[in-house]
Amino acid sequence: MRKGVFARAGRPKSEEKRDAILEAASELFLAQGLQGTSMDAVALKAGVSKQTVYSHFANKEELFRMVIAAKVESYGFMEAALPADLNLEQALAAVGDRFLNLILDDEVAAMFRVVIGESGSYRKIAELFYASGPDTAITAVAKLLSRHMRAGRLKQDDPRYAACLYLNMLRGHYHLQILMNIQPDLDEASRETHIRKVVGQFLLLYGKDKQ
Amino acid sequence: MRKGVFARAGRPKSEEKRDAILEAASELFLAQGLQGTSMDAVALKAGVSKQTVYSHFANKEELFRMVIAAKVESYGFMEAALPADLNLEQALAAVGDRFLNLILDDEVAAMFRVVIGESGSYRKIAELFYASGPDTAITAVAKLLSRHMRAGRLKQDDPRYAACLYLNMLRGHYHLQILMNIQPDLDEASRETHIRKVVGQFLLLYGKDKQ
DNA sequence: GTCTATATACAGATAGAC
DNA sequence: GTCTATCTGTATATAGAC
Repeated sequence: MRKGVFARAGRPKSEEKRDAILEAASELFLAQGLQGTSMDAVALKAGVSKQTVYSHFANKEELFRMVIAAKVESYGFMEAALPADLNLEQALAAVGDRFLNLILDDEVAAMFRVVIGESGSYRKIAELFYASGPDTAITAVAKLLSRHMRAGRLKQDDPRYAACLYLNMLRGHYHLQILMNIQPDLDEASRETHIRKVVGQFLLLYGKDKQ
Repeated sequence: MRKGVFARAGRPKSEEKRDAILEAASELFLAQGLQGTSMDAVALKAGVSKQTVYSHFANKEELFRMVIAAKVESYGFMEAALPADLNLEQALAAVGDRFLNLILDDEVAAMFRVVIGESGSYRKIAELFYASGPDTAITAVAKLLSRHMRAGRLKQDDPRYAACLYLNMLRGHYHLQILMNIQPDLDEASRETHIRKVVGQFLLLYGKDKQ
């Protein structure tokens, strides 16, 4: 009320330190998990005292929640529009490329690992992650497919079902591998082959002008 | 050397207590994770003293490893032979049914969660799990497909690639949901519909006598 | 608002009696 | 072989000085 435009939820504390704490916590949580990371370690890495951490975040769980929320927001990959001049096949390939880039990224994989690992104890956080992450990807692809269905280039079907199918075909066993911290056996060359093949198979199932 | 046939790896301790410890540890690890479970809790639940736990297992990590190894062995689902009188389509449906039963089982899902969650720190255990679990499933399905390829009922292709494809189509987003402790939106009816649909789609991609 | 110092609890692992 | 009792480290969270 008094501090005006710069007041933020009644917390006029150092924004810099807050960011440093979030940054440090991100790295540690992603690398060592929630329970494997101590608040001491966060404070040390952030270059502040532990009490400062607690003055910005009520407890470890809230800090964890904030880290997850901030990270998942930064992964809004499917929100970036595709180039307008792509045909269906090219659009599918572009989506596939983005999708694989995302789920095979080391940091994103670490994120999945932590969220899955803690989902037994922190169901709400997992729900938030699923809704903001995987589910929005499905929605985005479904929207793309839906447009092409209406244009008559794809068979009519539940767009979300088709989107899930397409993304799962792309995922292959590579996603499970990286979730388990196993280097996926997918080099650059076979990656492109894989995408091309999946696009072809998907069009075989849903395409209309392919025979 | 002296104790004769009943001597087991030089450990003539109470087999009952050992089993009780493994059983208790299984439940606790699966429910609360490795780091979320204390050796005190294991001892308490097993009805023995903590020292007894340590006399059977060198440390927490070894206990964890034993639990994982014992559990994953008990999930050898694809080893059970299919009825011999099934045609290709029926065999695929049967495999699909088993596979979904397995990966959507609560205990198996908890297992995946723990292994994935700890895979950052215990890479070896995750590798063991992947090799004994998911990978054997792929191998089993690949063998089935390979047989039908040789018999000319399926198009020739890398059997493992095709097996992965089939299993991933089955998995849908349901597996990720249950990994994140989200109740999969898949009731009994839509489950069967899903399997039928996937079988149909797979045969459309790989079948030879379909049009 | 941020620090140092500390309260309190509990973890993994061990010692020693029986 | 199994127990009770304990050592030692470290965790979350807080108190109080500046």
